[in-house]
Amino acid sequence: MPPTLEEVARLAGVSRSTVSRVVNDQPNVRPETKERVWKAINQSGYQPNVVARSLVTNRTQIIGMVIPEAVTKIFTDPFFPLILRGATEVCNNHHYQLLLSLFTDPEGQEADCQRVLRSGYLDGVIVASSSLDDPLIPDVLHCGTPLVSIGRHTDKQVHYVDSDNVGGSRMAVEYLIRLGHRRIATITGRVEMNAGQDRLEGYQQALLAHGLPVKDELIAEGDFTERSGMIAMQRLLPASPTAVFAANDVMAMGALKAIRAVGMKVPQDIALIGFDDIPIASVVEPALTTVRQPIERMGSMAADLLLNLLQNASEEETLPHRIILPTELVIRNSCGSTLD
Amino acid sequence: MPPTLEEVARLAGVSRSTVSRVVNDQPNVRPETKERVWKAINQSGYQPNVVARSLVTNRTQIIGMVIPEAVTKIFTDPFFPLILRGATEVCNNHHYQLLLSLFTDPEGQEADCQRVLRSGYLDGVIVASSSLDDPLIPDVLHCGTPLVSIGRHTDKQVHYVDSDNVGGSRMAVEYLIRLGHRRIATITGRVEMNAGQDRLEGYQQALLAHGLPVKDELIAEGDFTERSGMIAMQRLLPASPTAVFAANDVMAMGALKAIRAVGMKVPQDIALIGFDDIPIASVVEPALTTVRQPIERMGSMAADLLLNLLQNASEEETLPHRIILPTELVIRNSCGSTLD
DNA sequence: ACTCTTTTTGAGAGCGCTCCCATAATTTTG
DNA sequence: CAAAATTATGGGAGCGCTCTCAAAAAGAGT
Repeated sequence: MPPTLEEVARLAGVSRSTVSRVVNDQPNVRPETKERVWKAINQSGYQPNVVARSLVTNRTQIIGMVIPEAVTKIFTDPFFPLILRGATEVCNNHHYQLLLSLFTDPEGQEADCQRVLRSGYLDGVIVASSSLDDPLIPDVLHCGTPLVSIGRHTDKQVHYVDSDNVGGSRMAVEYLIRLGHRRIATITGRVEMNAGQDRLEGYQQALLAHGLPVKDELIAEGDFTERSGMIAMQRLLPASPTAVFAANDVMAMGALKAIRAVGMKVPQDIALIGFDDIPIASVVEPALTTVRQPIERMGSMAADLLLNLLQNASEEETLPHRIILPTELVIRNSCGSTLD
Repeated sequence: MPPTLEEVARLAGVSRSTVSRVVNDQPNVRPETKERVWKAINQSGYQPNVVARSLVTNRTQIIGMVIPEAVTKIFTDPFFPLILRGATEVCNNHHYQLLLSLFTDPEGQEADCQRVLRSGYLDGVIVASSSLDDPLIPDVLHCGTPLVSIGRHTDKQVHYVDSDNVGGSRMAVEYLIRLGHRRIATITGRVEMNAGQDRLEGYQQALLAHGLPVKDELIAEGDFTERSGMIAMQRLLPASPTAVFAANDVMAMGALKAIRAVGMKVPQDIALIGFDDIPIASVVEPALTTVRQPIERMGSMAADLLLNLLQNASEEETLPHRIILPTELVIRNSCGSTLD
């Protein structure tokens, strides 16, 4: 049984209240008293019971990271661990804890999420939102729990952090155009997911801006998995594109397989460009040209933003914060010679 | 302000205690009373405040997942997300929550860990232990918090789940021997980590069992990162091995790079085998022969074991459970022709 | 009907903490 | 040096719940 405030108080010959003041670093404690109390604290190995504290303060110092089922699926790419790493870093620095709510099953995910939210354990929530109309988000809002979404969201009141998916894709496709390609295909992500949608949008913008037609036969939908990339590429091949923009690196890998399967070569026969810059992108042969997004920073900024929100919860009606982080083109070998 | 027990009680015209009994599904409540109470609960949208409950029951229904700094480093491989997925699955099913303690910084990780442990928020802890002498483990034990380690540990009282690293490596190297290789090199993981140590052990056992010498020039130490794999391979090349066993797939990728850099080919000039069977292993060219370990199951078994421990905490002195999960050889193309 | 048992219900204490307010100690001031 | 202002300390209430125990209600047995 760990020591309580009361016990420390007895040990130091003061009252519970005084010990509490010392522990919470409040003013109006005589230096010598403070010292005596600290000695008692160290001697007894006292550690505040955060549960009891939470009951009265109504703050747990825990924030939730909600990962919907759809995201869990694309789990094996490093997106998710990097988000977590960014977020935990910030939490550690602020003495907050991160509670992970991973859903692997679309059934019951809303109920489970509600349970966690309303249980009172969470001061706030980060949702690694996937789809624009993710039902989890209105749920969270409805509970009144402060919320930050990773990935933009249509709801006007949602604070979010996202990377510049449209700009990044546009940059990628414009690069292909500058290399002289005219028949540029794309493998999209799931279009219900905002990243899927936005990356398609960027592709279209780039073509339009350069007077190129947007043709259906050059657009194939994937779902961010490698297998879907391969299948999409197979559908694309009859349209004989000279370049392909895949909405993520994992699908680009799949596309590569499909291209090779018909005896064609990257970049000689088809140029290939991905999105994300996952670690394998640089290892694979040919090394993949891709668009890098600052995933870890998205995690840390989301946590930062949420913690800020919690701090100033009562201050005033703060406007929703929308943070869009820039992306960066990483040129390797999968598109052939660089421009020079 | 969410409704409290008392409010529901008033609404249902019964006492707090009765509502509590209904909520916790305790016996000795008249069916009609129960019904009336449920109606009040639903009407008011009552949800128990778990913090208050925890204060009295001394149980939070939260378990911690502690990931030491050393593991965070090798973060981009899917080991970690899969462990988490396995553990959360079990937690979800048992209405437990998972608190993630990720450490990115060796400084202060012990202090932080202590803080979390002793704060009273955790019913138990899973440590994704890396090194055999991980200081975090004795710390946790010392706090009296129920503990399960992922990765074996020397301390006699530690419950753990691990995969059969020795057996798996041995299987890999024996496979190379059967293919006719005699100069088999290895790229080890960090030898302070038990996986690093055990995989080296398996390598040595296989050689010895087949009367082959264990030569220092054929052993290069890596740290599980791709870069270290590349560097280790460069050191190994002068010893002209005909086959290389890398202690994980990521380092095998690095080794592949180094081999190609000097104009040699896998598997023609050098056979290459990895460990883990991460998703890229099957995508890369040539597809990597490797040893598969059931990572997700390690996570779920660890959670299962811990939850069991919590259930039977007071029952009796249970012996430490040691669970070793089997590994499996996945033969692809990086070792050349298969035996037939 | 009355007693004895069993089931159902309610009241009170208390988990360990913070916060408010009253009192005690100290310092400042006229 | 007494009175006022300030600072330091202690005691009580209460956060929302569970749990024990006693009282009330219902059922059983004669």
